[in-house]
Amino acid sequence: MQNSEALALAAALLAAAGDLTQRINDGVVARGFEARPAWGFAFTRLAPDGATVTELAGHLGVTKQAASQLVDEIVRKGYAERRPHPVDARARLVVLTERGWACTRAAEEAAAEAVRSWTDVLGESDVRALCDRLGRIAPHGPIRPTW
Amino acid sequence: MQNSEALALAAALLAAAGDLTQRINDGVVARGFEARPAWGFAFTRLAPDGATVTELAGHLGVTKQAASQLVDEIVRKGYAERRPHPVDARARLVVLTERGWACTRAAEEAAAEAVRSWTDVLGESDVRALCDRLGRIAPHGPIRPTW
DNA sequence: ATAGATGGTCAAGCAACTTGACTATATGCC
DNA sequence: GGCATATAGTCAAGTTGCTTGACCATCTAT
Repeated sequence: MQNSEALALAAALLAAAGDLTQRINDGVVARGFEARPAWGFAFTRLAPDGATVTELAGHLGVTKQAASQLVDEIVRKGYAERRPHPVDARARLVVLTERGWACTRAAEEAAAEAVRSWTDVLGESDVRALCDRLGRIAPHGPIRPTW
Repeated sequence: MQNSEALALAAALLAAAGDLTQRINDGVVARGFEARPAWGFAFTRLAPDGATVTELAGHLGVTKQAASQLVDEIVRKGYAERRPHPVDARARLVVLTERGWACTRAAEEAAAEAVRSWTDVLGESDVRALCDRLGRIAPHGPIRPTW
């Protein structure tokens, strides 16, 4: 593969990622929620059993101050709440509210809708193959902002 | 495909895109250039024959003021220069300098290096397939920031 | 010739991050 | 138990990369 092709691949990947982000966000807004794309990653981390601000910061790859500000915002808007941590009095467990869960489901629906438009172009099996391969090359560390 | 799978696909796509961006940027820096990821998209647009600030703004999906600031920066750092536009005295044509071309080549090398690590995992043919499919679903409009 | 559109810049404002400083609680060691 | 150090979280201030608004110079159409 030539170098210029690799850069074209990178451009295509970023374009697809940006487009998908936009579509999911639009879909979430259309369902009556307000959300910034970064929230999706936060919600994903909070979803199972909640998380502390520091854990969230690690997951998002930002400082704990930035994570704390993000939590302030989603709490203020009713998507999550801070609870005392069961075993560590310093920490506070941030958990999704029912509204937070509803927003998460809306994001899943919006994502499914966007992916469906890919299925129309590529076919079901190719999308599955794409999914599988992306899963194998995607890193597992903290999320990094794409640009 | 279930909704939650679609969201996982989105996450994988964004993670891969973020990781690739980071690697390319690191590679460019390691080759002695300083560059922000957004520059890559700007350089791509400037490369063939130069572009005006307004064209660049359209390509990047930002205001012309933002594009102008970006041009200020890459000019100040020696990657491009502003020339009088050949047919429109209002406009100024922004073109890459030799250093700008060298940086572009460095980005291509870094991208190729990053993609090579994918080849190790997926194999050459799967990477080609990935490339092909991404090319078909990537939109052709202005680049959108991924988050 | 003139009215409106377009290319570009200057200035101010804003949002999302950062670094630095601090308090409260936990942990390890004697 | 008592103390040194590490960790969770917050407050405050600074930085950055964008935005909106205002403006001038030049082009284009009538």
